[in-house]
Amino acid sequence: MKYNPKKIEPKWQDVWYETGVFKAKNGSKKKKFYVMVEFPYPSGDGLHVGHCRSYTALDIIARKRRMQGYNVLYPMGWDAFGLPTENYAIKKGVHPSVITKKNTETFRTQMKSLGWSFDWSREIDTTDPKYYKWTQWIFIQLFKNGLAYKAKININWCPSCKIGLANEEVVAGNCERCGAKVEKREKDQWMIKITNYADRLIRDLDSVDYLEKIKTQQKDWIGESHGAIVKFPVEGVEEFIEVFTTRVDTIFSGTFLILAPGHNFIEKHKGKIENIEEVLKYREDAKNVSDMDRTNQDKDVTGVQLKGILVRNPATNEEMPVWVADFVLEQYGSGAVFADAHDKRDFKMAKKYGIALRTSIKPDDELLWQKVKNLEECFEGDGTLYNSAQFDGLKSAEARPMIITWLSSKGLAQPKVSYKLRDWVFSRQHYWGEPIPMVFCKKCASTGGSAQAGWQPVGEKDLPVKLPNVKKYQPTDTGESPLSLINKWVETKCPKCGEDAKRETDTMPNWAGSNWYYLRYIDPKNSKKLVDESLARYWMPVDWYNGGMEHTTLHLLYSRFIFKFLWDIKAFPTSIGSEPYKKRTSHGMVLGEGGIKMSKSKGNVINPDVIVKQYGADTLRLYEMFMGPFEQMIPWDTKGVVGSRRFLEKIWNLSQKIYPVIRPGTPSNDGVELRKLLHKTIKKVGEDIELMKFNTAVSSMMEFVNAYQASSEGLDKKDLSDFLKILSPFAPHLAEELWSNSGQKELCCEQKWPKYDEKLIEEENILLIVQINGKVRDKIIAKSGLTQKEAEKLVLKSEKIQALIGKSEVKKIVFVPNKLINVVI
RNA sequence: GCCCAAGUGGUGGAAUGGUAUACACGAAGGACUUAAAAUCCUUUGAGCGAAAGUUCAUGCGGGUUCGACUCCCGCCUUGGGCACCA
Repeated sequence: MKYNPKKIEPKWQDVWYETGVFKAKNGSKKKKFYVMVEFPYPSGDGLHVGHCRSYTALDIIARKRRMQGYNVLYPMGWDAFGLPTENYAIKKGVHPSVITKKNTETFRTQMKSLGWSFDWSREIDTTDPKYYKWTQWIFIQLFKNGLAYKAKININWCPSCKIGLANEEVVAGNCERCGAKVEKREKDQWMIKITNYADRLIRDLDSVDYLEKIKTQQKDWIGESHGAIVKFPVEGVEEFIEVFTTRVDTIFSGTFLILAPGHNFIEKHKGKIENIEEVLKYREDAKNVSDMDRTNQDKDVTGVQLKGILVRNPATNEEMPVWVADFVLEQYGSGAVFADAHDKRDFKMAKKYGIALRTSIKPDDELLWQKVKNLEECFEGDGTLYNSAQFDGLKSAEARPMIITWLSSKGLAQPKVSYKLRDWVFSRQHYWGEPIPMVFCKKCASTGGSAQAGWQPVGEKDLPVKLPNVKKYQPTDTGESPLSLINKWVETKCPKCGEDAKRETDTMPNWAGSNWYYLRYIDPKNSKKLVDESLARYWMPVDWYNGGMEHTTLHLLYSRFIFKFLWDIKAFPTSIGSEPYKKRTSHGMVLGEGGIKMSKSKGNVINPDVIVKQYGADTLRLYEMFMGPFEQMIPWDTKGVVGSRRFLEKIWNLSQKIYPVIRPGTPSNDGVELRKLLHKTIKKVGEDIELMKFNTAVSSMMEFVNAYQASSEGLDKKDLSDFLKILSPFAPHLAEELWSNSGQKELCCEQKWPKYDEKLIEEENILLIVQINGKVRDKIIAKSGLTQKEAEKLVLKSEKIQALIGKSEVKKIVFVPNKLINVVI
């Protein structure tokens, strides 16, 4: 019989999914293991070969853990709210939920055809009202705890998509989705105070097992810096301008002050600024320049002086002029900086506009200092203070805390930690998202007094606030959500006072649903609670979470934040800790042939269905594991796929070559060697899976099969079944078929992971490498464990080596046990 | 500009201080076949050599070491991230 994956693969998939072997069991006495992959956005394009890579990798881990006796939860679901579906709906006039249903069906069928061991009974869908009820519930908790607030702010506005974008969604000043140039626009937006958690989001990284580069990226994104707020008194007014600085050691060289164009000092003191028209014009121009362009180093520095305004340097008590410049950002620090010769932008600006400059830091390099002193070059590093009164002679690092203490004793400074991270814009003016469950009541607003007054959360018993049906899905021209056009839905009663009120018509961003989905898999059908306490206690945290590097600063950070918030409000037992993921790894992208990104426009997209149809799911799984290191980007190579298929066929054909009984008597040398190799392979495959070195795990199995093929003997039944067990996470269908063919009644995927025999792995003989001056000159077979003396004897006896040494003097002999001997002459 | 990865045959890659090029693809030759496909066998980093051998080669230049793809210093290139964060 020929290997025919088309026949055997669907057969075993039916067996697995019908018998429910992959179902995670609640209330089990076994140790749990929760493995998770990022759930996909079910796009109309179907499954990508990139999904296949990471889903197979974690499937291998899930399958291995089951075989190791764990109660494994490996779930799957759909992150189905989002713009592509909405855009398709706009174009074709089909309801997004219809498209979503169709797409998820395609995805599910494709996924089942790959034999991934997901527990399909726990499937979730973020667009299901039963699911988003709880996404809305979380929003209400954020609101009640003061972490959700409405604010009129300058937001990033995409004129093409007609939505506000989070800072994180703006790529190089353009909209992440459509590429249009992002503008600034003032809008009332729901904001989430993720910044309250900045410190914990950094600190708690120490307690989790994430790849180092993931930790680094998150830390950089949050961008913690330690410094001080320094107060600059304004002449003629009882007021200060506050400046955040990390370089308080340079305070004595501060000769002018720069404000961000949007700094509220300007608005407040309009009357005092002599050239206010010019300043306001500058502010208007700055509004439509992206932060990235504003802070671009190659760009020419621009600025305008606030004529009529002077401040005093709190250290030197000298007068300083005040300027505005767009490279100073409103949102960072206090939106103001003091300027001196120790910052390149300040330096450039002072030279351009003829503002006085002074230096106060001496670099160690004498030559450089000459230039710095003469204001020919800007020095930004740490050095030794001069021109700094009582602090002269101190190093920058020791001076900083002393200067802060000195200034704060005068009430002019205080230490401060600042973050790059900004609050999260949570409103979207779109249809296909979770409605924000808030109601605005005029009556409550008039009596409330506070800025948030009038906003009332929908009562929890009235959740979910379901998306109403609309005829048109596109956002309105005014930028409001299409929901705003449905008067019947918008008009409601205030949950607090019962008067006429209006619903919030904005929806949530697509990360809202993925913030907490790991909790829902645990208890997907609970209509009373977010998650059952005892189930959460058993299953959380996620033991191993894999996803793309591109989600490190978005989804991964947001979901850690939301979990910490839920922990704080005790939405689940706090004993499970405040980090949702114990371990986080990431996969490399699968590129198109030739190393370019796969895309429809380039026509280089590989459809996994085609590969499954032509070669089989096991071949696709195996190939994607074999193609290269898991965390590395890798180009697809269709020609390479046949290698994996050939390997599986070899196994199929060789499985006929079994000894029906345990080898009688002493097996031949050949047989012993083969068994030794098998045990080495068991060891290697097991270890490589843990390290995600799937490529070398596959190649070691290939080596074993090659040796098996070359051997004159067969394997006995025990050895064959051990091999099938280690193969089964990679090629589960083939393993299952051969397992059953060999007369086994149970399923291969339910077997115990095999143990290797230490004794069989120990070598009796080793290959001793003989070097002279570090160059390989000979290889001798020797007894394992031989001593240096024995080795020396052996080597010096060798004619070949003797000839090479000749009359030279042996200076030294380096010996590495069981490996190498190096004669230095 | 800053930060982080990576650079090895024709190609994907292996080796993390000790035999550089495992495994796989591709290519060439052969066996089987009327023929082709499939399969199997052999060869396959480059140079010199009839062979035994031997020299060179892991982006480039130095260094440490008995010994370096691996560690250190300086550069180049590619990919990713960030945007002068005061």
